[in-house]
Amino acid sequence: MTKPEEGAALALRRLGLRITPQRLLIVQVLEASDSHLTAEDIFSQVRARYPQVHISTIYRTLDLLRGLGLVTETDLGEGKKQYHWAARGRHHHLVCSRCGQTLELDPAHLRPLERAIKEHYGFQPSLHHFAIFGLCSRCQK
Amino acid sequence: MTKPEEGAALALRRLGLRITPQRLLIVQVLEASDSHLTAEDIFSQVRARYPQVHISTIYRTLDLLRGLGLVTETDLGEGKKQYHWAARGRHHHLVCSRCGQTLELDPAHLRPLERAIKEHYGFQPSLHHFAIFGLCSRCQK
DNA sequence: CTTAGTGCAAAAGCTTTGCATTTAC
DNA sequence: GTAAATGCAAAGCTTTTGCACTAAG
Repeated sequence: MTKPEEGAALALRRLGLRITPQRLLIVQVLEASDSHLTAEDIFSQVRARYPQVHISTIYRTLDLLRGLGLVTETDLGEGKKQYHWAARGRHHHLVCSRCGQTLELDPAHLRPLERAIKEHYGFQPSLHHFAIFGLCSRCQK
Repeated sequence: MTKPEEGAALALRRLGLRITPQRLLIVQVLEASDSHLTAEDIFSQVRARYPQVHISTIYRTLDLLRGLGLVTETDLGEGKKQYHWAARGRHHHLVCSRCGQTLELDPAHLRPLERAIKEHYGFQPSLHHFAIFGLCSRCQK
């Protein structure tokens, strides 16, 4: 029923932010993707529809959205940060270091770890979004 | 009994690498620290004893040692990579997102997760070294 | 109108690379 | 002596910032 534009616009308006075409497009790109995007990824997708956009706007908007909790930022160490629409909730990746394939890890498997950390260290882990590296079944052979 | 110099020299020689004072010092710094070091950290410690060393040598040596599995590289997303002497084995951190304090996590707590991943996805995770963010007990209040 | 948001250019990190020189072997 | 390793300088990347202009409200 709700077009993507409307969802994004509402999300912004609800927070008292100005709705600019750049922001709408950035949010749309994030909402439309279920994988991680770099600033560069988002930039090129937005630019396809709005050529005069500048990469600094992407960074500033991502920073804003992250501050609002709408976007999560991850740095897996390849020199670029990755961004991801937070409303999609918890999700975790198994990333094969050899072929790059990624699998989704069922969050249920993290619960014992979460409980152990809470019990033993009084630490409240935030296991919302991360990646575990290793070898996928194919690459183990 | 064995001086640090000797351990480091042996490690290098065993692998057929040239033993330069720079490499010795870098290895010593890594061996001597039980926490993570940035290239800059290592650079300043090495330079204290060998002033003409250049930061590019630090990077090249770290790259070499990482390729040999002697050093692990982590990027926790603060814009700098962290290095760590691998012989020290598995270790994991609980990092408080608020105060920055870090705790060591006992690797035993990861075993159930490791097994679950192996069983359910045929994926061989490499849980040697990573960080979990969250709130320490003090910052939860 | 007002001021938040943008584009642009320039700078600021950290890290890598090309090349001549040095040095371990 | 010879190839590997270093120092230096310069470039490469991603990300950030200052500022004048534009546009959302």
